[in-house]
Amino acid sequence: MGRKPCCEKVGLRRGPWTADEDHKLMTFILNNGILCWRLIPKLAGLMRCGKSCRLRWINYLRPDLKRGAFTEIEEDQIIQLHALLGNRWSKIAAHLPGRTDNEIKNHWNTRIKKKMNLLGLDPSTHKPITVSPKQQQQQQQEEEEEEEEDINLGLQKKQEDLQLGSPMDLLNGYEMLWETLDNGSKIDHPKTNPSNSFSLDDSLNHSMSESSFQQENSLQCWVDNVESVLSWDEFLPIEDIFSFGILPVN
DNA sequence: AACACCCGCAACCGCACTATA
DNA sequence: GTATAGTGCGGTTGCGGGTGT
Repeated sequence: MGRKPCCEKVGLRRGPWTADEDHKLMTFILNNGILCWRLIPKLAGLMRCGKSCRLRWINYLRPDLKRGAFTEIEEDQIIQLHALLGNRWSKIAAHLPGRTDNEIKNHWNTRIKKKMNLLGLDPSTHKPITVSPKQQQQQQQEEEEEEEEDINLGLQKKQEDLQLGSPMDLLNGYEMLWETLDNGSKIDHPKTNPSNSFSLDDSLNHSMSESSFQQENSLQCWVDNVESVLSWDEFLPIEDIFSFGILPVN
């Protein structure tokens, strides 16, 4: 019948990765490339399942990962891409070099959703939140209660902390994006013509190319971050690594 | 100083799709 | 053609650090 099971779950480690485990996995992949995730933990001497190793490599150990906070440009891109692609985080990540789907997903759920709510935009539809008269009345009542508790001061502070543009800026941004895409005459708004087939990737690549990323620094950042923890003596020179031919992760 | 609460992120879980025997 | 393993993806969870009381 089919293939062997991916891993025996019994006796395998779970939870946070230790520096030693990171070292083993990184050393193995840099020396041998990505072969078969099921085999990697065994060959690398790790008590982890292949799935866990894959996730750790993709989300944390990959040399081309960009570290640090998301820039406002990146946030805008995520919002725009989310408007087009929805919750397809891996597709969104494909247009943000050095960022992982998990990272983007987390950032969306923890920051951008709130930011959009504060701007009066529905994060799922990307449209201004509309309320019925009844809801409006209820909302007004709630707001009055909030005022009594002096919550508005807190909200104001949050908004300042986030250094937000005005809601109109964001809406204008959407309009500009659609104009750009429409000019390419390859794409229709998915909401208005969801069944239409179009070259989404081409259009996105075009619109994203204007805000190119400074990838040249990402590898050095990664080296700087890891250097303090790991010994580089056990790693091969970069030329050797690439001659081994690391297979593309995705 | 101690405790409670909140938030962000890393990791896990489960499902869907693809590959293979 | 079918059953099952492998892989990828999105949703969810839980831990740890930060902040407020």
